[in-house]
Amino acid sequence: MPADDHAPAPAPLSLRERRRRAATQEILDAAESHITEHGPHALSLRAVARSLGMTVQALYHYFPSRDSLVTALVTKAYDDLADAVHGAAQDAVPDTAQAPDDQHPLPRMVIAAEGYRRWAIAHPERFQLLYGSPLRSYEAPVEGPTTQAMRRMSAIFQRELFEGFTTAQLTAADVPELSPGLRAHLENLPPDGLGDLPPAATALLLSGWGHMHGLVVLEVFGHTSFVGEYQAEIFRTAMRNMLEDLRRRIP
Amino acid sequence: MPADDHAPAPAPLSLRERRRRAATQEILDAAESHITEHGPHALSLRAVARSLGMTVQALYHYFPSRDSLVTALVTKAYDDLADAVHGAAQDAVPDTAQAPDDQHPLPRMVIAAEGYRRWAIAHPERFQLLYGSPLRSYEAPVEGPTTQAMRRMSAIFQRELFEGFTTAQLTAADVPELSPGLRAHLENLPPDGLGDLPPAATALLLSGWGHMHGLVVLEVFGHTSFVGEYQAEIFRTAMRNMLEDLRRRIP
DNA sequence: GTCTATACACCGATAGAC
DNA sequence: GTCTATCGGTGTATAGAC
Repeated sequence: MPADDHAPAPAPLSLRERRRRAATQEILDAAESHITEHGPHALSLRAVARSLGMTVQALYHYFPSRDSLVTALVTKAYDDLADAVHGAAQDAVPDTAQAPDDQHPLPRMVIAAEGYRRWAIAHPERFQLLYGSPLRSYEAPVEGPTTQAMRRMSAIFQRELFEGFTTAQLTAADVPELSPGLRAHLENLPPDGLGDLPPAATALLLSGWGHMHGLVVLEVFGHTSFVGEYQAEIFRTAMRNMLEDLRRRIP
Repeated sequence: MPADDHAPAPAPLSLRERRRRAATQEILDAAESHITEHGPHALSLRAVARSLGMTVQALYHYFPSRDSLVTALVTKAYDDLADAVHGAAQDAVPDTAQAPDDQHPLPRMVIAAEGYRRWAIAHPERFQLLYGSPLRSYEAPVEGPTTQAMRRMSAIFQRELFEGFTTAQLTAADVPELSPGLRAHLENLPPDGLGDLPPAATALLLSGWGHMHGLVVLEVFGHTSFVGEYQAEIFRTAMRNMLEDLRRRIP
């Protein structure tokens, strides 16, 4: 399920370096545990050090500041979330291979969305780290992991949402007239992300992403607790409808 | 635009009491300013006291704890947000009185949603206070202001979304079969809120709410900054489509 | 690379004088 | 009702010994 290793490590590492990596990993794990137990806003170098039986100063040897630790955690959380979504979509039966007697097959898009929701619910604090209030006095690096992860995620949903449609179809999507300025802006986005999508499709993708994210955010942050045990069903129904409505807008 | 005063104050207040109210109000204002300047997570009694030229202990005379202050602020923020949405919908031209030559009239529902978005953007920190990560070591009172405010907000959107439809129509809304359990659960919700809506309509309302909220949350928290200056247009388009799709599901 | 010690901030909350 | 003083805790970060 995990994507290709991000560190191919072609040259063998020295013993020193290996030790350093191991220690760094241990710190990251401890920090992650601390977040899942006390929330992202309670994260501090001291707390992590305590839980490792070290002193703070040792940590400064691996992370020059609190912010650098946070950035590493944010990056990993984005990756894990994307892996979860990717894995969910991957494991699903291809839409084209559904049993013909299956009256209500689950589109892969819905399954991917459920992967998103499931990860958020399984790791609410790390989800908070990504999409909750920004951490006090933490400034995310510009063009940093956030942007990159966003691109990866949008690539996944883009595939699931628009699979089977031609560019011509997407271009002709029935979206209320977008202003020329917006059309131009969307067309000039970096081509590795949303830039190679027709503006109408990008607008639909953003709308769908917001829809999915909004339902998950409301649930994870407890604003729809009155739905009780039926959150999953509400979510699935909404995502089904969303996909149906969206596809109806593509000729 | 503001709703009726919440404190009708039929009996005249004693001088003592008036002074106390004034001081309390001053503290609340200062706390609000502090939040808008430094974010909800930086809120502390000490900081508020400083900005008022008082010492902390004076504040304890008006608010027994930090949590009580936070609760007051949360309540007020919910009220202000609901006022903004209510006001936006109120000021709008009724849907039935649109000029017939207006090819693209803005439904009141969309205008209300834009009120939601506008408030969130104008007060991002207070919006964070409501919908961002929960404050460290703050536990919202059960059945407290959150629940009540939610009810008020849902009442507004409920009206705008389903205005003009009969209960029979709403009952027959084209939503994939909801499970009997979910239907029963939704029907048994407190009748002053969503309980008097047919289950299918409640499901649609939740979906629409999530949609609107998700787009706003992504924008306010900076996850869609690549859209640049066109956020408003994207939002309006999405909300238009959402309403259109939703209405299409009601016979 | 890890430690002790330290500087310098912050916080919520309480006791008791006035 | 407001003050000073204080307790006991949190945090980031640095200096210097080993």
